[in-house]
Amino acid sequence: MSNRNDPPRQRRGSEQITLKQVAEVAGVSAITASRALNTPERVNDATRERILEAVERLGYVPNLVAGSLASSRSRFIAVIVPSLANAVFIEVIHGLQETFEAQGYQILLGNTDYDLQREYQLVRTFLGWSCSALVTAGLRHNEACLGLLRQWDKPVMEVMELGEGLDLNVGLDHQDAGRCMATHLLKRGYRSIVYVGACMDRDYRAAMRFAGHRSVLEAAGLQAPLIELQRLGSLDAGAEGLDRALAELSKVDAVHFANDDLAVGALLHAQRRGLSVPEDVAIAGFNGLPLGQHVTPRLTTILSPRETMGRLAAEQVLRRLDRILDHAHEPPSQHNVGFTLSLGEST
Amino acid sequence: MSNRNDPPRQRRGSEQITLKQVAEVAGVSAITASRALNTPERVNDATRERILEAVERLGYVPNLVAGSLASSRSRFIAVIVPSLANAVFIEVIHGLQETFEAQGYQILLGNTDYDLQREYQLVRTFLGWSCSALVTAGLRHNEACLGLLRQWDKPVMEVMELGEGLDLNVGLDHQDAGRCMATHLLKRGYRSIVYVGACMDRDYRAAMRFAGHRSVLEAAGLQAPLIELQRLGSLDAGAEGLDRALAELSKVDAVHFANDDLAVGALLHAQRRGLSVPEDVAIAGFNGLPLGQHVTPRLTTILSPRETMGRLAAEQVLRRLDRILDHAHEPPSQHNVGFTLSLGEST
DNA sequence: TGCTGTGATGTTAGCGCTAACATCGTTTTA
DNA sequence: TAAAACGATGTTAGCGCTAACATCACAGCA
Repeated sequence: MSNRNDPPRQRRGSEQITLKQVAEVAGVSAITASRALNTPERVNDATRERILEAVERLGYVPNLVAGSLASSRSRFIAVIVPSLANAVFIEVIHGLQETFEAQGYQILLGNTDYDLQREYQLVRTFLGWSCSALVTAGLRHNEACLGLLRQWDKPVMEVMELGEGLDLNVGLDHQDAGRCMATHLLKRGYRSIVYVGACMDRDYRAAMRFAGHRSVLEAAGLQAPLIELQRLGSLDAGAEGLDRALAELSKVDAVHFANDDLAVGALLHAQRRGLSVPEDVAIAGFNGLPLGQHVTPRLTTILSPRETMGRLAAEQVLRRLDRILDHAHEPPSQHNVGFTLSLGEST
Repeated sequence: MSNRNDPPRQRRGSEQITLKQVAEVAGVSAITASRALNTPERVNDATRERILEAVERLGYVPNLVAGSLASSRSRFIAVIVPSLANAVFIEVIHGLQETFEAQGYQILLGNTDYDLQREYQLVRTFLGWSCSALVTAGLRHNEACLGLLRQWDKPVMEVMELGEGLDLNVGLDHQDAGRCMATHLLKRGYRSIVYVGACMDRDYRAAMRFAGHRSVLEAAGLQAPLIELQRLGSLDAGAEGLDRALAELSKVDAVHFANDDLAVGALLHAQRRGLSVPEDVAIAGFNGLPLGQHVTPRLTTILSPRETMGRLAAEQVLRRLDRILDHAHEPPSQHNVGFTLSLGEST
């Protein structure tokens, strides 16, 4: 049994300045100091000034971990993307980051490398950080992950693709995008059109675009051959894709690539091979990366509003977070950001 | 005064499963459950199994916020970069992320947009999260930031450039890189060489490369004209840079760009303008982005080991963290990752 | 036999902060 | 003029977890 006369246990803690010390210096209680920093309007001007002065003088840095535990909410937003190698996700993250940081939220970034099991683990970790909301790329998750997210009571935003999701959704219709480009190619008079994708089992949105592409070609009574590369999209892979398309199939007149990285890689490779685009072979992409507009001929592609998608997603989440404070309930929502066919001279 | 017979206050908390509940189900105390999850080797096999079963059954997700507060350390690594738009930083981040995540650390990513005041604020926030270490791009910080970091007792890693830093340092010598390219251009016989940079007051590493470049040209008795663009590096900016270099200066025979984005932008623009590279004008870059090897002619550039730099930086930080556990003290260190001159046909 | 060491588990007391409720003087309202 | 409302601040009790110390059974040893 411990006795009240026992010496106190050895302290741990990080020997940092605490709010209590700030409060002492300012001659107020800890809670008033807390209020001065978090809800300044609830504190008398003179008092607040004294407290802020003490903060400055002591070099106080708030312990956000303690604050989050006490209030059971952090100002974290979990963001989960399948890859950092792809400029597309970087731009979405950028849009998210700008919008969230302006409101004092910090992004917790996770990278799944296109692995749903990894996604589940990231979600678990992130929930453990009491995130205020979670943004994830895509509508596909494994069962364990779905289970966690369904019973979680904070906003979940699924971006990149459009559809029935868990809660909030901002994206575009990839099948439609595939149809759009295929229709364009047909209208231009191409008849022997190959689709080239990379790791489409993982990048399933590319597979959705192919599905749209195929439906249009088949409706026109044409075949829709597919070449699938065993590595993720890159300029190199695009070069390989073009070579294979031309080698494995006869009289190909157009290649529809799953993304701009592949398409530009192919276009530059065509230059090296001395093929003229689009006379010898037409090339189309998807995403609308700036690079595609700098090559000659300019790439025909589908422009997706990536940064806008990020910004919009963040805004929707922020609005939802406000509503939660008001104890209002909101239904799930979907928002189609659409896309634009960007015509270059490559088709 | 409150009385011991008063009803208990209303609970807050997030109604999540807690470790205590897991422990109850498993018939042990909370600390044993904690040990089963964090230091499994200190718990009897049978007991541990019972606990893990309870974790599974209840769908327990550890509250990392509480854990961090109690132990006054999180498994966060703060990573601060000046931009996400630049592929260079993305690759460094990738290297860091892979290495840290493998050891169970989570990256907290901050973006300063090349603003040192913003860096200070991010550092403040991140210290508030009890990060285990901090990785930041560059050796320049403002006074407030330096003050915070100097009195902080955890590893600080400065990457990208080489030099006397706060603690750990992994990078390359940018002046040397500038000298290397200038020497190469001279050796090739170019005599009227322009340097084109973008926002070099912010991207001061580009300014360091220019300093190296200039020293070589001046030592050879040549002028070292500089054109500075008012926007950050991009393909567009590179095109503008080339136009201005050719318009504002007479008989330019080579342009040394501050980075590959600019250089490739210029190279593609030269194609559009019908200029032949390197006959009409030679073009050189810095970074060694894959794109530079796909254009025709291939770009002469300086290859910096970006992902390696990230991985190496992470490894050094991890080693230091291990040593701290052993209460060993380590001196500051510097590590030069070097660079390679990558010869294309553009010079 | 008693002593020490060891492995497994438990008890206690916080980590630093904030939600909930309490207090009190002043102002507004019926 | 009493009652209610309000604004500013304080008191108390945790948030969920883990460090430090405590306990206990049992093994090893002289």
